[in-house]
Amino acid sequence: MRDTVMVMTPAPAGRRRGPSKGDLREKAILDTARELLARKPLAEITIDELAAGAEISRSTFYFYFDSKLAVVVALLHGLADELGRDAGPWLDGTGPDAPALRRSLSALAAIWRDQGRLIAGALAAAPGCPPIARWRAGLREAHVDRLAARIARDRAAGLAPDGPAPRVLAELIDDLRTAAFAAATDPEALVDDLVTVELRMLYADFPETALGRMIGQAP
Amino acid sequence: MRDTVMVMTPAPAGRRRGPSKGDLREKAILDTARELLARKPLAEITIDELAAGAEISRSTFYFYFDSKLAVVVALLHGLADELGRDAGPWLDGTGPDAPALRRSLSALAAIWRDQGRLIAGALAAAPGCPPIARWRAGLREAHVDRLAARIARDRAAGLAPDGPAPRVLAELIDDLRTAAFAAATDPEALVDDLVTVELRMLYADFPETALGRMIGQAP
DNA sequence: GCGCATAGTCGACACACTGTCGAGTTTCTC
DNA sequence: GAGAAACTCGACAGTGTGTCGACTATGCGC
Repeated sequence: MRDTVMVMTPAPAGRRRGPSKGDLREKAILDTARELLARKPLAEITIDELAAGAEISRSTFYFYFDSKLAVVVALLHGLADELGRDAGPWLDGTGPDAPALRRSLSALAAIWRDQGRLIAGALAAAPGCPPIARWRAGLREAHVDRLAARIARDRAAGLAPDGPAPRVLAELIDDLRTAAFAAATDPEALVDDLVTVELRMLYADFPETALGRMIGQAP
Repeated sequence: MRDTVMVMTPAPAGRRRGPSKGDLREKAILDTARELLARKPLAEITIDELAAGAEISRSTFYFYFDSKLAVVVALLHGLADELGRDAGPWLDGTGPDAPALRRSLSALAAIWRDQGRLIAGALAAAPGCPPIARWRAGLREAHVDRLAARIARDRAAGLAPDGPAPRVLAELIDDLRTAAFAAATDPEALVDDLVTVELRMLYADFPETALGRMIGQAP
């Protein structure tokens, strides 16, 4: 695969050199992939199509990328930042701050709306494609870490009730988001309900005693 | 594909006829599939292996099944009943009946423990394989329908607070279960936490007023 | 201008897996 | 034991993948 790392071009002092023919081709492949992903799932996209879209032969495709999944990985790289953005205020905050959570989820929903196929395709390919699995794991861990820390903080401050270990609860919330957005036709329509549900999961005041009494009952 | 429907054999009055050679072969293929799925994901299993496991040639495989996915569908059929079993008392019950919910989730977790690869493979193949998609949709809908009805019932009886539309909430819970079990290494270790979380999602006593006050605050 | 390295391009090939066909063999049934 | 149905297989065609070696284009030092 062609080096994706942008090697510092010698920069001949004077004129700025435009992108090389190869850079253009690479971009064309990426654009084609994005465009195709908007229309059909990753599994149905073939290297032939990618090559055709970039107006090169199939074998030339391999000059730029190792495989179809390598293209996905490249596409994914640009997405990692986006996915984390706007989550800061919520994750670094304290207590049931619904507006912050809502903003965080809205941003996430917008990304799912625009790039759902890409993400879904990536998730489906993850088992069996280590780079994608790593990408997913890294993203998930980053979110879970911060959310778990937030939960621990809230509990220590008496703002949130006890319950599942912070990490486990954070994982459940992360899973819920992914599954819900992946299944939704209109991710953005889900935001408000997701806010409610996540707040319940985190802050539900479900008295131990009452719960204990209820558990005692037979159905 | 060989007729899977058990045609009533003419039953020659006298002796009971044992399974035909073909029945045995079919079972051998199914068994091989189950066995391979315990070791690696569906995508890595090839028809050659399935055929070899059943000690037939690859082309003979096609006498029994249309494709690898057809085998999965057959395997899935046996699973549908299991997946619904033990959920009755919870789904038909009323109020935060934790023990019933726990039993329902325990049974589900056991299935995921034993057949996780099969289910995960099926879910991954669902987009792009209508029969599997239908299977999944049917199962999901059955669960969502009953759970949504339960939610509506509880709300009408004043046992559960308002919140997302019953159907949406039910979908979120279904999504959460699937995602959580799919991601877990040990599904059964998750049961207790899932009970807590689902009860919170359904019955969280998160006072409107208190929530309202909190929403008012800036982070 | 020439020579040469590097970038870019492609057709042809080898391979893996899928699914079909027709011809063969076995097994039931009358 | 004849004929139908069940079963089996090798050979083939199709599709998608990835590699190779030869060929052309481009930039650069001289």
